[in-house]
Amino acid sequence: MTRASTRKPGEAGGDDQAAVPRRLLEHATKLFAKKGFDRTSVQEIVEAAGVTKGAMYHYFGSKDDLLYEIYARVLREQTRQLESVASSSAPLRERLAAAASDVVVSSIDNLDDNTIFLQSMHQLSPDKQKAVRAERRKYHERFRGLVEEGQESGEFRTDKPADVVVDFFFGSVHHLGSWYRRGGTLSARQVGDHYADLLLDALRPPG
Amino acid sequence: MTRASTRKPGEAGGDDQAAVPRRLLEHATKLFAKKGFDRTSVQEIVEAAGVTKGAMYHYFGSKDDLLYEIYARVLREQTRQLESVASSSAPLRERLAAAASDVVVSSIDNLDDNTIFLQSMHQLSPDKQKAVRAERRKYHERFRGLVEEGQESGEFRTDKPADVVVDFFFGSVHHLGSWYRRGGTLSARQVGDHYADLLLDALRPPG
Amino acid sequence: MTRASTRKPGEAGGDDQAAVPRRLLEHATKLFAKKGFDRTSVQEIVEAAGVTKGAMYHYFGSKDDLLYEIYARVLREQTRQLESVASSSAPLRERLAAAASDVVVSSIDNLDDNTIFLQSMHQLSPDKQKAVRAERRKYHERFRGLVEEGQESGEFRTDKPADVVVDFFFGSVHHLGSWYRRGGTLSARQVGDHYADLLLDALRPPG
Amino acid sequence: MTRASTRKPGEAGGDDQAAVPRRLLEHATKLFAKKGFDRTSVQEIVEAAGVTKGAMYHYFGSKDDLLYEIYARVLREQTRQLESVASSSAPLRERLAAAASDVVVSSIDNLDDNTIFLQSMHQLSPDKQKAVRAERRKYHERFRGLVEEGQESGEFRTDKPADVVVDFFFGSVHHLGSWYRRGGTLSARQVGDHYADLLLDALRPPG
DNA sequence: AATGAATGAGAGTTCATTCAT
DNA sequence: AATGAATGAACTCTCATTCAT
Repeated sequence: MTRASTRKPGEAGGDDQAAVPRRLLEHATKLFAKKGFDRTSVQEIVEAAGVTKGAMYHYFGSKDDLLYEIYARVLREQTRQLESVASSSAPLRERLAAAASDVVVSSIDNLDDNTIFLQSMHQLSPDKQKAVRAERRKYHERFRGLVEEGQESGEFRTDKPADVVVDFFFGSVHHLGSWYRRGGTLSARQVGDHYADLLLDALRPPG
Repeated sequence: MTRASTRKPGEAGGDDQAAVPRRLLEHATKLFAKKGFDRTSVQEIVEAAGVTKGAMYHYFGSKDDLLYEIYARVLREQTRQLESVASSSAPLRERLAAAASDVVVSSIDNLDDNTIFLQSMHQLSPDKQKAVRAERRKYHERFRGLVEEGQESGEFRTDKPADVVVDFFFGSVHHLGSWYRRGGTLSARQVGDHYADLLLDALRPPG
Repeated sequence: MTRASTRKPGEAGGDDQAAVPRRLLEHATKLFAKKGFDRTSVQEIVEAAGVTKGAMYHYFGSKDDLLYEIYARVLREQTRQLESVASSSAPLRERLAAAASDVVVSSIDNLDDNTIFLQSMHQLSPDKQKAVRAERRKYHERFRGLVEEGQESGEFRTDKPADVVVDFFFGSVHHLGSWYRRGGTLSARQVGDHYADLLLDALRPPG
Repeated sequence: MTRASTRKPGEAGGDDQAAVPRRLLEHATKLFAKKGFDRTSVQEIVEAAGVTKGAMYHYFGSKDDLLYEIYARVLREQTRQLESVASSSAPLRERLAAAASDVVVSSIDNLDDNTIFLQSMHQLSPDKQKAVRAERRKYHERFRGLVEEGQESGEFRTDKPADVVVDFFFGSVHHLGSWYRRGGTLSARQVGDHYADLLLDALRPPG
């Protein structure tokens, strides 16, 4: 549906020489995060990116496509990261802590994407929403697998359903954008470690 | 065409005899939750409520106002509830557990309002956003007060800043709408108790 | 069509006790002059006058009526004034000079009415426009009579049609509102005398 | 539905092939003059011009802009004309007479623009009003310069402030639209010459 | 005499998208 | 690969007026 990937732009260029599709995605991300998807016009996006509407419609089938691409990119990256951490040979608690902390750090590093995720998903067309949800479910399931692993081994409490715990945790993660401010007292990693601790300690078998 | 005027406003009836402003708020809430604020037209709202546009603008200054009223109503109710629980004479842990469980239950009971809160606040006018944020901050502070009380008494861990814990928890609460489905295996109260347990156990002093 | 005159309010009262119709006309005049007829809503008028819409529609059949009443009042007064000056026993030149100077002074005294006249007449309904035009034509004709009297007696030049001269002069008068500012260097009477001089001197037989 | 795109824009044709912006201005001018700015809807304008609303907003930022463009065009032309006459080498009285007569003729030739000027300027946005006023002031000042030149040389009376004389005269000019009818007994040039005579004779030193 | 809720038509403007070039 | 004129539908909001009370 999108023709964005028919031409790999290479890594060349500072900013205005960057490939047009990439520039469009970048500026669209910023604008969607700042004003919301519906409040951002295609005109604003192409102006910010320094191209014309025609160019945009050459690369993307619709405004929707732009949003979808942003989602897809984030999901791909987070899934990749989780997979790499979860399948390492470290002890379970360390793997879960790393996964939790990492997703916090990457969410903070890409606060814009995070904000968009939160606010704009329901503005996608139903088809695309379904695709995104499916991808996200896979991510959640992988994460939940770690929790269940610990429950089976007896390291984690078993009186809380694993999926409740996972939803509990990802709610917190998705909301980082509504309170975390860069330049505050806490670094992304510090927040990540706090969140990981809270998760792991909440999972300790009850006293 | 509208049956609004056949009854004295202010006095509730079944549905279509209910006061016009109330009917408007009801239907606006449903629609905003389902389609998002921007995707819901005033036309749709007034049609659903069975009144004319003019009537709506007679009671509400703008579409924005409708959203704002929805927020204000929810905030008022939640603040009232928290205040009542937090100031009881029960032991701290019980008060915090009740507050946490209650906010989950009430969020589930009003999933629509919750969803709107999450998705549409940034679409309010700056003034109104400020007002809402101020009210919400007060709510958070009251809740945080409970956490700090426990940290001072030694019941709760002190290695996690109270506001991080509060944001952690309310992220989870705000996200209920994205996964909780009525008629599933868990009742609202069960989720509330799980969440309260997770919070309280995460607050136990570390091993 | 208007019911304004069915009850004579008497001269009693400062402002808020003044009769409702009079208060409405006063504030309508100010607002029409400031913002134009179309840009002034009935709501604004009644708010300024401190009454409700229902009250306004009780006294005036429509917004149009309000404007018409303003016109009628001005026209009546100006016609009265001209008649009184024109029919005096003074020499013709003095009578014309007085008429010219007086209409300038009264136009300046009621700059608002003047402005409205200029800008809003074409916004009246056709019927009322016709009525106003007829009244104004009568006024012009009386004034033109003075010019013709002088032309017949040989005091004034005859190479300029009297009606061209009259239109020439009243154009100037109607435009006072676009440049005259109270508190400037010239009093209303000074401007009136300048205008009268210019008119009379323009009428001198050519050298 | 529209035939606008069958021709290259910018190149004039008969009427419906003329460039879209020009067609819009033409029809807007007629309608504004006939019904007033506020009483003319964008819908009417685009229908008269045979284009769609979207097309209009492609070329003009707002309805206001349309009005502003009409003003700007008139002002530009009148300023150009005045400049050309005023700076010729003819004797002062001839230059002033020509300027006065010309502005009358051009006002009659463009009675619509003139009417609009008179009635609708105060409906422009404040910014644009300021721009128009500034331009008009320049025009008036140039004209006043001619009067002052004659006062200094002793050709004209000095007992009347030059700006009062100029405002007196332009009031008359702006009002042409309220009485002049094409096809009447007087040609535009005849009126122009009458007005110029009246102005110049009014300026003769008093007897 | 006066209220104010309600109407309903229409206002100006925005915008994603298309298409000839 | 890219332009930008043009579309057409939808949008929020305003307003003079009516009418039951």
